[in-house]
Formats: sequence, C-alpha cells, structure tokens
Amino acid sequence: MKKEMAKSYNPKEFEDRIYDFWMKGNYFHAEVDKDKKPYTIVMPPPNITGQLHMGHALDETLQDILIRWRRMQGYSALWLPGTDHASIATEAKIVEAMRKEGVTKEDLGREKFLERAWEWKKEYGGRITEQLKKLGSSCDWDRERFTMDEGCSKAVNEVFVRLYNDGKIYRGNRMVNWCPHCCTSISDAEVDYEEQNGHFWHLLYQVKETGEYLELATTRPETMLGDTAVAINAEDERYKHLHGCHVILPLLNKEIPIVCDDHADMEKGTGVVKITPAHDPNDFEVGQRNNLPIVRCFTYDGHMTGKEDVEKYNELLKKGNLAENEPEVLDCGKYAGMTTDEARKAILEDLKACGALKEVEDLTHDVGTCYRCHTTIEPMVSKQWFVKMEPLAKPAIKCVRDGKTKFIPSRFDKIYYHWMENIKDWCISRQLWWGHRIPAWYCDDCGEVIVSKHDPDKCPKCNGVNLSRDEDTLDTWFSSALWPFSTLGWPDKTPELDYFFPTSTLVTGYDIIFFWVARMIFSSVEQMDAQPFDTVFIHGIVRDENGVKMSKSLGNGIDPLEVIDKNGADALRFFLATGNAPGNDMRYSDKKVEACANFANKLWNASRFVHMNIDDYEVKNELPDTLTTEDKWIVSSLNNVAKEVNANLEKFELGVAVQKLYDFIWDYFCDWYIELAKSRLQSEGETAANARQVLLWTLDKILKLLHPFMPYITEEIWQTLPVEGETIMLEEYPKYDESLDFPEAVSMMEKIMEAIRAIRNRRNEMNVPPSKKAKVYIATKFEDVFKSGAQFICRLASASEVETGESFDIEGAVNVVTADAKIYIPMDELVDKKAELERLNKELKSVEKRLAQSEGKLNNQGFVAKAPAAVVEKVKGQAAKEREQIAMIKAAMEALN
RNA sequence: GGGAGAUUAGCUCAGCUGGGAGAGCAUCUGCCUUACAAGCAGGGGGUCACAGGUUCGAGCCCUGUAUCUCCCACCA
Repeated sequence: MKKEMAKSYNPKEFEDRIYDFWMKGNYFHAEVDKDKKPYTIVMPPPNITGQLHMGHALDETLQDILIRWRRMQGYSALWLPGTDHASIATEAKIVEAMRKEGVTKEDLGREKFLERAWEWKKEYGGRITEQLKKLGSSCDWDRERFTMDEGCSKAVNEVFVRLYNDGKIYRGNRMVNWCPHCCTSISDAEVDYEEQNGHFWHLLYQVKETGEYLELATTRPETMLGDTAVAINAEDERYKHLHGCHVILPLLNKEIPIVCDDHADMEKGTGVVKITPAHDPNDFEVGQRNNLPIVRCFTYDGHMTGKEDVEKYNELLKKGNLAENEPEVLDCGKYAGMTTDEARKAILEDLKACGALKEVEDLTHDVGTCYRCHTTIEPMVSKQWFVKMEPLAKPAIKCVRDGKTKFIPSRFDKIYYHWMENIKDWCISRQLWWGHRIPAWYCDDCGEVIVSKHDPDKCPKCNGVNLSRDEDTLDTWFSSALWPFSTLGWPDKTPELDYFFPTSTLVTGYDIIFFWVARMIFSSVEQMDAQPFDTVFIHGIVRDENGVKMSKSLGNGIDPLEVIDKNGADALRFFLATGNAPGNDMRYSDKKVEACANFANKLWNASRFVHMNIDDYEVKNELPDTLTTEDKWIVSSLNNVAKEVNANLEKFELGVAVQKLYDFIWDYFCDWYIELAKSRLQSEGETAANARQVLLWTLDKILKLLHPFMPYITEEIWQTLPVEGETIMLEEYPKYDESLDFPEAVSMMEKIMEAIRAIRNRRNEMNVPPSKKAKVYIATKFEDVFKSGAQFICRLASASEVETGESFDIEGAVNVVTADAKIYIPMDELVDKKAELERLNKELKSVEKRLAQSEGKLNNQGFVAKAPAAVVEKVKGQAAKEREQIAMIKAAMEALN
C-alpha cells in the first residue's frame, strides 16, 4: 500500500496538487522521438483578453481526452498551447481603459500605445492559460506560443512577402466593410447580420429631359448625397425612352445619368435603383461597369463629410498620384459633420419638404454589424490590402476533396466547400496599431511600394531615402491562419516541424470554421504544400439550461471555474464529454454535472472498498492463475469495453465511449462484481486471495481507461494502489486482448444474474423485505451453472439456501420463470393465488407475443432465405427459449389450480 | 432564395456499418444489505414528428410534408 485514501471524495483536496505533480514531472512535454509515432494537436489560441467560458472548457476537454489517450497509447503526443493577440478586441480594451483616464491613442502616439499594450499583455495575457490549467489540460507549456511573438511574427512577414511577390496580395481601393466605431475595415467573415426593423423610403427623382418623376426606394436615404447615377434595366419597356437621359438629384440639384445595368431588376419595386458607388457593394460594381464617379459622403468615423474632408482630398489631388478608384469627397453642406443617423433625419425632412419623398414603408431586414462591437457596418470604398482568394481556394478545396483533411462530422464538408467556392478577396489590413504591422513601405519621392521582410533603407527604384511605412496592421486571423506551422518553427526548418507537422487533429467549434479553419487550410496548402491537420473535429456550442446561447450581454453565462470549484474539474469534464454528439450543441445543466460528480464519488468509494480488502495483504497487480466464473465474466467484460472504447475514440465518438465506461464501472464493477466478490473475500486462503488480485487488477484497468476523461481522480486513486509506476498518465492504455475473452463464462454468469434479478423482482413485487430469507428451488437444464452460482443467489437474492434439480413438484410456492430456469420460492403465507394467476397470465401473454414475433419471422421464407445465417439462428434460439418458458409458465399455473 | 441540423420516456439527450428501443434527472415502491443514502433493489412511463417508398426486416436508408434551430446569400 502506498498511501491511504481520504474517507470521502473531495476533488478540491487534490486537483491542484495533482496538477503541480504533473507539471513537476514534466509529463506534458513532448519531444521529437523517432521511436514513437507523433500525435499533434495545436490548441485554438484563446484571446489574451478572454476569460475562460464554457466554450473553452468544452474545446479543451475534448482535446485533453484525445491527447491523454494517444499519449497513453505510446504516441509522442504534443498538445501545443498558446494565445492570440486579438487585435480589435485588445485594442478596444486598452483604448477604453485610456478613455477613462482621458487619454486617446493619438495623444499617446503609436510607440507609447504599443508599450502600453505589451504591458497589458504581460499582466493579463496569461490569465486565460492559468484558467485552462484548472481543467487539467495536459498541454506542453514549454512550447507555449503567442501570435505576436518573434517566431510567429517572422512567419507572418514571410507569408505576406511571399504572397505579395506571387501577386496574391494586392493593395487597392475596394468596397470594404467599415466599422465606424472601431474605425477600421473588417473582413466579410467579421460581419454579423442582425434583423432590424427599418423602412423603405420611396423617393422621386425628376428626369431632366422629360420632366417626369422616377420612383425608387432606399433603406439608407442618407447615401443619396453620394448618388452618381440611377440604373434601369436595358430591357425594361417602361423606361426605354429614358436611355441616355439624366435625373436631377434632389437637395443637391445635381445632374446624374440614367444608366442601363443588369443589377436593376425589373421585378423588384419600380425597377429603378439609385447608385451610390462609394457606399454600397453592388453600386460599386455598377459604377465600375459604367465608369461612374465614386463620391464619398461619409467620414471614416461615421459622420457626413464637409469642407475639411474635401481639402484633404484636394491635397491628395495636388500631389498627383491619385490611386485607382480613389473616391471624390463631397462637401455635404448643411449636413456636414452630422452623424449618419442625424443626417438621415435631416435629409428625410428636407426631401419631404421638397416633395421628393413619396411614401414610407415598414420592413424588417438584416443589417450588417461589427462582430466585435455590433455597430452598424458602413460599406465604404477604401484603400486596403487584399489577399486574392481564387488561386488559394482551389487547392484548399482539393485538400478536403482528396480526404487529406477530414471533417468530423462530415456534413461540415459542404459548408466548407460552399464558403470556399464563393469566397471573395480577403481584406487583411486593419486601421489598428495592435497587431502585425504590414511590411510595406512607400517611397515619398517616387511613390514606389516596397514590400520586404526587413526594413529597407532606400527606394530600390529611385534610391530615395524618404520611406514611410504603411500604418496599418494585419487582420488577427492572418497570423492565426499560420498557427499549425508557425508554432513549430516555420519558416525555419526545425526538427519539430519535420516531426509534428502536419498535425493530427484540430478541435474547434463550428462557429469558427470560416474565420480560422478554412484559412489555416489554404495557408498551409499554399505555404507548406500539405494539409495543416488530418482531421477537424467539430463540436457545437454550450447553451444555458434553457437552450439559449450564453452571452455576456444576456448575463446567462456559466463560469466553468465556479462549476469546478463546486463539483471538481473531473465532473465538469465528464459532463462535457458525455451525452453530446459531434457537431451538435449541448445544454449546460447543473443536475447533470452533479450526476457526474456522483459518478466520481461512486468510483472513489468502490476504490475504498478495494483498499479495505487489499491493504492487509501483499497483492500483486496481475490476474491469478485460476479464475472463477465471475472473475472471467468481469475480465472478459472489461476486455470488451476496452476494445469498444478504443474503437469509439478512433472514430471521435467520445460521448459513446464515456457512456460505456460509466456503465461498466457502475453496473458491472460496482453493482455486480464487487457484490459477487464479497462472500469470497470473507473466506480464507486462495479463494479470497484470487478475488483480491482480480479486484486490484480490474480497478487498475478501470482507472487507466477512465483517465483521459477524469484525469485527477484516476491519478489520485491510482497513486494509492500497490501498482508500479510514477504516474497513471504515462501508463499504457488498456486494449483488447484475445486471451482475456471468456464467452462461456459470460454466458454462465448471465444465466445466474438473470435468476437473481428475477427473484429480486418477484420479492419486490410482493414487498418481501430482504431480511426475510427463503429457500429457493431452481429447476433447470443447467444444474451445474446454478449450483456454482448458489452462493450468489443466497447473497444477492436473499435466499437462505438453493436447491437445484431438473424439476420440482412444489405446491403453493411463489415462482418465477427465466429463459433458463423455473424458480420456486416457497413462501406460502405470501401467496395470493388469484393475484399470482393474474400475474402469470400477464407474463404468459407477453412471452406468447414475443414467440409469435419470432415464429412470424421464421415462417417468413424471405427472412429465412435472405437474412444472415447468424440472425436466423439467433431467432431460432429465441423461439425455442420462448416455447420452453411458455411451458414452464403453464405448468406453474396448473400447479396453482 | 440556397444549405445544414433537430423532432426518440414527464424533462435533457445518447443510439456505431439497418437484425427485438437506452441513459441521467424526475416519478412510484421497498431497503441504513459494514465502499458509497452523493447509495442499493425494483416498478411505471415511448405508434422513435407525419405520410409514402426500398427491404425478409427501418429510430437508422430514399422521397415528400410539418414544426423548430442555425448557417450562407439577397434585400435598390
């Protein structure tokens, strides 16, 4: 015996201690080891601004189960952790803190701001990783990375320069999603659509040439100042006479052309569309096709443009070198400086006043909002950096089509394909300071663009030395897209990269497929010419008890740390792993977590029982030479559970695996085997010694099988057992062993168990307390089986004595029939003949019904001819037993009469 | 508009390649049987959303319908 077990299960007493023990032992560390196969998971890096939530807890738990299982199977199992700099979120947080001090970014300047941001990162960036440890995550902390550390930044520059040189990154004025609150562009994936109530405002624009009024509708009337055309469909009979004509833009009294474009849908509304190329993605396209001017009337912080903005534009103009598609800027006059909301009101009033507002219609529509701050997105033409997606998407699609990367469950293939096939160029520049600064410089003298991994000192074109670096930083997801290889040392050729890459499994939620998974795939295929991971294991989200998505704003979030505090990390992990199918959402439930804690308690107590019985002896952790039927039964059952659990884990069926372990431990081991062993343990000599050995051996295997799911309790218990080894986490994971299969013993045991259940059932029905023992007669063809099981029937079915025989002629006994035996319990005083007949009759009918089903199948020639032989045999066996059972029940009824 | 998922016991959910419906909680009955009352033994409770089809056989496969949820796209 190594040490004692505490009287009751109290996870708080040991979870932190065990984690320290693992850390001190350096057991999480994985090395390049040519004698082992690698198994690699890179952790989806949580944001440094983040607090551990249930989504993390689920994600981490699944990863830890997989990595612990593979580690025990003998793989060099690397789980690489890290954090993400989360540019927008972090910058917003710091700006907010500064605002409280009355300081702005501009006050501070870029350099000082970044100093402050790094300080913030130092102070809070490790918080989330400390929280991850509470879950028992067995990450290789020696290899922890950060998306903005030196290595990752090197990888980012490398990829940027490569893509630029390949023509896959370009810079230009394009329509982007602009967040006026964060004051930055964001990518298409970062736009959240929210349903909002709004209006259709029907406007009237007068045709200059004919004087008639054209009706058109808009949901954003404030954009009208930027209109540079109205469009009609060339085929539209209603407007054929207007080809080549113009309308007068109300309020501005500006003449703009009527253009023909397919974008104008004859079926929709009046078939006339106002065109605002600077502030609407579709209109931008129309403008490109029809060479329309682009007139910007919004500032980048959500106001109407004015004189100052025009002056800035004019300065640019003076310099020459106006970029392609550079929008003109409008002086919005009386509206200048208003927010877009204020401008909308004012403009509507003025339109109404001049008769240009025909009517207002209510509607609900989806409005794009910023996924970080939920401010309404303004589409804006703006000069940004883009990744050309088409050449990257094609090979990335092929990667999944060829099965190099598999989604679990596979239905996410389609979602991935659909997104990849319809992807537009990726806007990667952000007007932020916290992040990877774009490695591009501009020559102030000749305008040359220099993209380089290293700071250039002069312009390669004109040798000018007045270079200014691009002010923007990269989308956070640009760096996380490189995570599977940048964390392993790329672009350097490291042994780790060679050994651990491509990684094995990526575990993440379906909500992040577009942001991250897809981008890792195309980045890896492009840069490494290989898939980033073999399998993407997708899980759903954890909802609250009412099925509502947990969110900060609703305040319905459950803090995993509180749950751990109350129930232990093992219980939380077990809950998260169980009863949840891949890709499906799950609901959090206090009660379920408690049930999981109860399971842990059950295991704890069963282990204490084993201790009670082995502590005074020298017990070897191996099977004895001779095994009894019940020994063979538990060993064989365990062996098959090990087989199935491994198979389930291979297929990522974690929930099924964990359920099987639960059933085996509680039902098989605790409720049956321990009870069966008790009488043997009371005896002396070899019988008891063997039982002790089997108990220890089985418990050891149970702990190992369960360890990936409940690492703490299994380690804590295992450490107290007389077994060899430092830590359970480096022990071999149990696997199927043919020599431990005992099908005959299993079938014998099942006969005995069925008899015990039947007797218990009958006694219970008749409200006989367990303290009232009675002799039991068993009529059966399997006398030897029931003879050997007599002791168990006595102990577990309250029998005083068991007599077996081929048949008995007993009157006035309670009786019960199983598939293999007819059992008499002489308890005259309890026999109510009428009730007994009723019960037997009911049972007879139910067996007859089953027999009818079996015979129906057997009489069906199609079944006999086409069903597999094994199935037909099985049904034949069932029918035979059912016939016997019916005969026995009938005999019992006759005996009563 | 396109796509995906869900629909199984009172509740929350499992159910692996088609071969006699399961768990937890809840409920009812009886038990402190010296590992555990956070427990033990048992009971009740299901036309597997609906309608067709394939098959000897369908909770599972196919078609359609209904309801709910989500994703994508569009919305002048």
